[in-house]
Amino acid sequence: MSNEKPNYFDLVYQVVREIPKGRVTSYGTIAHYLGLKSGARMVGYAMNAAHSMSDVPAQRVVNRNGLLTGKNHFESPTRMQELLKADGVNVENDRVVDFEKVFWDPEKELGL
DNA sequence: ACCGTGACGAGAT
DNA sequence: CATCTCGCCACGG
Repeated sequence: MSNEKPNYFDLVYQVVREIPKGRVTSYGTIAHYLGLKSGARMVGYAMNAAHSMSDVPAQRVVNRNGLLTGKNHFESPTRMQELLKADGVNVENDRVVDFEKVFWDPEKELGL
């Protein structure tokens, strides 16, 4: 009975889908929001599977440095930057410009 | 069933 | 300040 395994992948997708346009967040932030203090790797791994998801803007998820570490996993290494640019987020040298300004914290923005 | 790897992060040295 | 190591959960071989 109650063999409910926490499907972190699905949880990650739901949070990422809530990221407003023009904002970005980090893997660790999402992980921490889900209760995974150090499960940031899981979030990135989930993003890899997100390729089949059209409602999961993985380009809005970067590492804690604001670096587009996952750009290499997109259709094209420049795809992530282009998508962010289309969202109104400027990227320079594989890094989000004004990262702190466009940073989106679920615990804070969602009013927890 | 065991080991290694992975779109990360924080702490320790 | 830079570099290294461990932790986290899931999946592939």
